[in-house]
Amino acid sequence: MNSNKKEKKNADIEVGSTKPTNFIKEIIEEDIEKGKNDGRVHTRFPPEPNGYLHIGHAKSICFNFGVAQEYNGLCNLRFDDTNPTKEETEYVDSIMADIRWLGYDWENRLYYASDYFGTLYEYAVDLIKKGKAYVCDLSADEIREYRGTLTEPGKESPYRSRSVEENLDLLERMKNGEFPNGARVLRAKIDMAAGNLNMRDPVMYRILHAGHHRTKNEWCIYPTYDWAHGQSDSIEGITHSLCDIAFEDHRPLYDWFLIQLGVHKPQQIEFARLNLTYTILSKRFLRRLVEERYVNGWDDPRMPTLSGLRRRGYTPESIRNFQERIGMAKRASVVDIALLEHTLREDLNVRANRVMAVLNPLKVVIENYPEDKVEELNAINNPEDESAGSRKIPFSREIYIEADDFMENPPKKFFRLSPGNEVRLKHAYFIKCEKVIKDKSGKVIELRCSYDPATKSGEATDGRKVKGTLHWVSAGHAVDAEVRLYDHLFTKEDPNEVEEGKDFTSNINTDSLKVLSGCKVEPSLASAKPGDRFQFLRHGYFCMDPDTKNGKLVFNRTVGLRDTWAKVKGK
RNA sequence: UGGGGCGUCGACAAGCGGUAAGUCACCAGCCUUUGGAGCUGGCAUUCCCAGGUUCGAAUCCUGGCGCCCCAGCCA
Repeated sequence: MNSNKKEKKNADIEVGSTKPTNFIKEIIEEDIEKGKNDGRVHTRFPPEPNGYLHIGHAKSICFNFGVAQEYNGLCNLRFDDTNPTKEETEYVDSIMADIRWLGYDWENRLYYASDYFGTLYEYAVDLIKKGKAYVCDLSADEIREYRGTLTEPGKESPYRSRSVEENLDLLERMKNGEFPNGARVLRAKIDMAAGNLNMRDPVMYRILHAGHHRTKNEWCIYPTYDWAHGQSDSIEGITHSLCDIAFEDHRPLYDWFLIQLGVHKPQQIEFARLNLTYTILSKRFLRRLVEERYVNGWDDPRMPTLSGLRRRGYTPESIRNFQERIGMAKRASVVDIALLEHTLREDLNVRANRVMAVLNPLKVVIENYPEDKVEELNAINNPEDESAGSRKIPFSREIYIEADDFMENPPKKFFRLSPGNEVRLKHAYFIKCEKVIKDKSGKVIELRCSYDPATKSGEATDGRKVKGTLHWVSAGHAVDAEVRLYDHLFTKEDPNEVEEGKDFTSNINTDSLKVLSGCKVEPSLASAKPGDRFQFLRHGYFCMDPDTKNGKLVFNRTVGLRDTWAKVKGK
């Protein structure tokens, strides 16, 4: 019936069709083949140091650095620091740390657009001399009016025909600080009737009497991004300028500048930015989450920032893998966050050591186990990785199990502990529930069980099988811990889908953080370090939080295990 | 009503004239000392729509339709 399809699949695998491909790599490969740029590939990641990097930026970072690696090229890190009123050194530092954490290295190629302020000024003088730029005295409001609208052409500025000499003089005096903020700007002289608004005499320089994080008070005119960006790429010899689709409309302008200047012209190629379900990725909105205290800072484990994901326990490998799998295209799309969580589990599954932690403890007394006896049982650290070895865990008469693992009146498919039922304790023995102890309100507070000494290490000598396996912790040896359970920050796939008059904050999930205290974890965890990742058996992956101090253990749930039981139960 | 871009499974995404890859999600089963992992199978007779070209079209042509972006001295 479908054998056709199957054969075809196998054939594809043999042929090696696995090489990931996308339209940008195709272009690059063609360029290499044609010998364009002498076959060089040189990209760059150009962040503005005005905020923290998030998973959307990671798409660009992974692609720019990744493509350079793949084609034996180079990738620069360049800070686009053209607006001193918004940029700070703090952000420069966090951005560099995040890129390194992701696993990329710009070696000695760290640049700043501000490195080029001098060259840019010379370029501007050149354009004025060529009659391609002029100083305009219109106010910001007037410039907007003169720009026209989407459907109507703009009008030319009355200052558009100033002489080259006057423009040169005025620009120099702008640079020398003779005019107040906003008094004049330098504009490109292109076409006020252009359908593309970016070509309607865009502003190149504005007067800003503001200190810059690097050039301090050297300048009081600053280039706009549009004027700085393309030339910065050109100066660095970038061959392929890969950027957000938002700049597609700007490409004709960048090309125009470069052609007028007669300098190296990188090829700009745009790709769609990343969107994720249940997530917001706009710097402005993320800032609001922090400033209005919906979260506890930029590195709150619920934030999609790289610092938040890191604290949550994400691995750089899982993020890189995710970026690889979502592909690279131009169409606007929203990736299911389940894919990100999948690449995370996939990575953590092979590298996280298994450990036992009881989040919601229920005491169990094993009545036929000797009072003072303690056994050191052997436990495999990671069934997916033999080299991870094993450890000893203490077992004794009194233990804690997960409250959810016991039901007095279980439904049909429940194969955990219930009165009269036998289950296996992971790495230990079979136990059977003999008696249920409740408090006056009827709540189960303790179980009395019996164990079968012949089932040590978890297997019965008589061959009888048991359906359930529970994790546990020895009551007398367990260590207390606080566990933080996270859920999506928003209740809607699209956080921006809101009623009239409301904004994304109305979709914030008020249960996105649950703090559990009094959790009981196995003693080996006492020596863990912040950042260490584990699989809490049957629960999920957890990461020790830096809030851990003075013996108070704090763990973040990075992501839960797939929970088939929850699905069965839900039906 | 100007300019730019995009439309292939629930979500991503290959495909580049030869008869719809893969991944996630989902469903079913096997296996299991994690109801984890793993394994097996299922999941687009159809590619926004309509015409046309062709022996043959998701791929080429024509005309529609839909969606996204642009009117910062932000980036």
